[in-house]
Amino acid sequence: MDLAGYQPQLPQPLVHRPDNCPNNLFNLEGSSTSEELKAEPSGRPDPEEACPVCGDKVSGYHYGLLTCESCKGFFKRSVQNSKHYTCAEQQSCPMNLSQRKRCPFCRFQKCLAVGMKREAVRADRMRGGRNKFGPLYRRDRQMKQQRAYLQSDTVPHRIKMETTQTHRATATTDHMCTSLSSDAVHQPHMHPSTVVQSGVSMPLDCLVNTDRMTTPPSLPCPGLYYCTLPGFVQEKREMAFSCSTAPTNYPMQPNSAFPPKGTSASPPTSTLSSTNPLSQALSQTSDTAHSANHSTNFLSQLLEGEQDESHLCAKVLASLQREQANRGKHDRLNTFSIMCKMADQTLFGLVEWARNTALFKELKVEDQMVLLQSCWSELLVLDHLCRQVAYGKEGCIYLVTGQQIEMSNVVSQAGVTLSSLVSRTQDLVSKLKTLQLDRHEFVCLKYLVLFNPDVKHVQSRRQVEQIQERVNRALMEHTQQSHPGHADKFGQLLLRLPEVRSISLQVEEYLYQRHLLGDLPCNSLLAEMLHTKHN
DNA sequence: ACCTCAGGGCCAACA
DNA sequence: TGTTGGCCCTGAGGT
Repeated sequence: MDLAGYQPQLPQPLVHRPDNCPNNLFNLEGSSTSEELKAEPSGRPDPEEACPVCGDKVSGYHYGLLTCESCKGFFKRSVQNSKHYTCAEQQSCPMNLSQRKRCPFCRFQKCLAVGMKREAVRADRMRGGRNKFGPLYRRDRQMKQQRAYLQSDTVPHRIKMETTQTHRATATTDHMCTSLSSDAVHQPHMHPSTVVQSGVSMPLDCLVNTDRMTTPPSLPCPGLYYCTLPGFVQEKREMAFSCSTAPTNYPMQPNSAFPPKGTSASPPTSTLSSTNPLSQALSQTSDTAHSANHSTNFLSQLLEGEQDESHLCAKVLASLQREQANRGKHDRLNTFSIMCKMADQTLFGLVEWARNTALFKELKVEDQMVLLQSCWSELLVLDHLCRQVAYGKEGCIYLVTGQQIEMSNVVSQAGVTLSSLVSRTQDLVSKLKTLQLDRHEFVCLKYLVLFNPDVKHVQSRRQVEQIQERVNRALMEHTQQSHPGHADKFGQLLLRLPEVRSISLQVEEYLYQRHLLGDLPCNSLLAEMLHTKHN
């Protein structure tokens, strides 16, 4: 896929769509609305931006991304001279301005992990000119420009139309994959404290003994299912790693910012009509006079549509269990397939969530379809991120099933692709944790991602825009009220969305590559979505 | 024709 | 003596 030139595609009729595939509900042809990307403004790298390898000041784009002059030189020499370093420690040396010289091994690994590209170092050593990453740099600059714009005081409280469009076109090549995001599932859900068994070391293709895994009472305790982990097989198929479920001492309410929902499913908002408070809110004109109460009520309404997490978890587990039950002992799902199934179920849940929200239902079916087709992967990534914020233990990746993967194992055993994904995703998780993202804010971000007026072929653009503005305003007011000491929280939250978008594009690209290799399970919503975009 | 900017080379400083 | 990193040169591609 040419990510550089990527644009959302017209929805295509899908041949093998499962009966329950939401796409079936959208029997339509794509509209002909077209909207080209605006030419990007020229932009220089922010001189204050930190090098992703060592934190030094960046000097420009080097070998694939913005780095400092020092790491540029180091990377160049390492590749040109085919250096083979070794680490005297545990291959996890700290990498910063003062310590970057201590361990070239870890430094070079970090270079690769963050996405520096060996292939950008010229074999012929020819000087000058441009490389093939030109479009990549341009789009990356575009994104940064948009971030800067969002930060500016001139348009403080609104996502600019160009923003998401730019993000859509922004992709940073191949250093992303999706084991994380293909399981990118849910945020606060069941009761992690009830999921025991930690630190169980197992080979890549391993059997999780659920006898040792207590599931919540409300969940159908799955039988044995083959638990292997995704993505890890991509580059090193034989390696073993440690996979664990949530620790026994996991608090019932791991993060006060994400109080677990009750087990009773929230009433769907499907019965709401155009006279409901949300609609009324939408009909209001854009101004800054909305009261705090309005905002609070609005947010409460948005929260009501949230999915029941334990229900989702049960669904995923049941689905996996069914799948394995239908297979012979020697025909178990492999790692990647299991994760795809998880992602698929989660995606179903997200589509269901969207379609049950009053705001979304007010849109034309055609618009609903193009919006979902545009943002499904972003929603998955967002879900994954919020799950990590809510439950993720330091150094672990938390799965929808309650299991945890140790990050160090992933990083040390996976190749560059996976390492960089983990690194980038964890960076984002860290930022969100620092920002103390709460449930209200997470829901708002989901809405902002979903109601994107810049999606190609959206017919009721104004309507979508109004919803986005409304959610945006609610988010702003919420952050101001709940975090009065953190004046910039709203802006900081919005600034995370471009990265979410960027990661989601990498997720799609990776999944599509696997799909082309025949690795993706057939008849999955995931495959359908990918197919639709690539047609 | 001129400008931009990313890759390469040089070399003083450093360990 | 090998490595580092700041600075400058080069030249393809964009305007």
